[in-house]
Amino acid sequence: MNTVYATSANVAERRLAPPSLAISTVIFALRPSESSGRPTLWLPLVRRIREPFKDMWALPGGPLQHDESLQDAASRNLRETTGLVPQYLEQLYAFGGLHRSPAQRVVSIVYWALVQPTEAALADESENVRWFRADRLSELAFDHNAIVDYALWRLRNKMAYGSIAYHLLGEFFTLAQVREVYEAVLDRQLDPANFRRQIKGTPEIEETGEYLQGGKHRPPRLYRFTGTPGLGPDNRSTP
Amino acid sequence: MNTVYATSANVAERRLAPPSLAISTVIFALRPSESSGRPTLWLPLVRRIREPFKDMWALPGGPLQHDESLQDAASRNLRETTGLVPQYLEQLYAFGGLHRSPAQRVVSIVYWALVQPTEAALADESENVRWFRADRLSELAFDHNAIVDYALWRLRNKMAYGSIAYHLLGEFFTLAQVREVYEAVLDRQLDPANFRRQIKGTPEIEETGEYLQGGKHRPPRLYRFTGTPGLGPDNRSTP
DNA sequence: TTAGTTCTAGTCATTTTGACTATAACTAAC
DNA sequence: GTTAGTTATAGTCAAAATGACTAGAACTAA
Repeated sequence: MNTVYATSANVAERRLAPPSLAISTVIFALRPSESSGRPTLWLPLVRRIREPFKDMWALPGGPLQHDESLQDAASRNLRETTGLVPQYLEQLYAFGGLHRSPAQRVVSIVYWALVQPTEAALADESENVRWFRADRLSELAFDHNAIVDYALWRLRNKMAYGSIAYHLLGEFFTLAQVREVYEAVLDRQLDPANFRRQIKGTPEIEETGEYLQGGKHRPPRLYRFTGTPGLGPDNRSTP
Repeated sequence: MNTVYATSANVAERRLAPPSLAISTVIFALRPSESSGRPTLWLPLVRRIREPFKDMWALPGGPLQHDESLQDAASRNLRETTGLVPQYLEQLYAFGGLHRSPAQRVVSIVYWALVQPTEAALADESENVRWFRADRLSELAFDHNAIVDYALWRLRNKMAYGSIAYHLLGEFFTLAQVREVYEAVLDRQLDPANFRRQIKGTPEIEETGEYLQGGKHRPPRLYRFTGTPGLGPDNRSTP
């Protein structure tokens, strides 16, 4: 009964049906560039196994189930397709143009996630799930190129302001690693000394007694991020 | 056929039906405070004429029609309920909690608009449409208090950064008027001299040869805003 | 032991910010 | 018509933030 639109309706009926609601997610993680080895932004895409856009790459997503919140739907879908459970997940935008999908009208509420490198390394990769460099995508299904571009724009904005870079890193990190994240996302070099002064000015960054060993030079001190994601009306700060 | 969920279905059927999609809008405009006379933020609300939340005040909104984009739906609904055609309209957030509406599950994509005082003065006001001070709202229908709070938070954020204040003013304005907007939204006093220095540093503010006459003191110069709204993936900058 | 590398602290000139002063230009009261 | 009152506007000055740069510390590799 409630699946009539999805299965048996013809095109004319679908045109009059209420728009269907889908949830998609843009997932960012850092991976070393193949060429330079420096960290760059990557994201997982899934290959479409049916029309429309069969065999093209697309953002992970699916329909909203009736017993889950938008955030939960994004989280679940993310886990099912990539195995990831990101600590940072935020609503990006609702895309509802008329011709996003050829036959039926689809409104997509898109979330974006940041995952740590250790998590990203564990992510499932298969014939139909693969990671791509965020700045070198080929043509994706639907309007997903535009969505990724918008997510990148938002990421850069947030980066210039708030303390979001740490969600792309593990629990402990060096100040040089933080700087590399900024450099990867903002795509420009930053002065190490001045950057360090900035970061050390923010109270959410805590010095640990540990040092990162194993480098070919002086071992840098490890730091820890003590702030909260805290944003949007869904993720209330949980004290 | 496609109205089965809206009209004839019983509660059990609605629980399993796909969530319905609605568009709502938070509309901000400046009006003089009744007490101090200084400009403060107001917004129009509509009285609900049916259950749920019958007779309570709510944000203007309605269902999404199948032949209009999200932005168009917000714009149309806004015009129909209040007669307003705002020049600034942006997506705020998609609210999709499970129990926002008692019977049926509703996902609301909420927009927010800024209108100029001249427009706001022309807005329809009636038994079922009335303006309220944004910071002194009583209990609204659904989760609309939380939505307004979030819109206020976003407005303050944007204000601290970008050039959004001008959309609450007319085409010509004095620097003192701009400062009053900032003071109203941020809720704190600003030094007139320093504020003027800041504003004059932004290239989007253009001096006109005109002066505002009729005050009880030295007539201030009038300025004009030459920037674009330009934000979000829907409103592409139109060169 | 030395060269090479990054980490880290610090200097210094420039720019930005916040608090404040002073003058200009108008109206209203006298 | 003079003066008091008010806001507009320009400017000063110290404090804070920023950008470019120097130099020593602490490690590895040769």
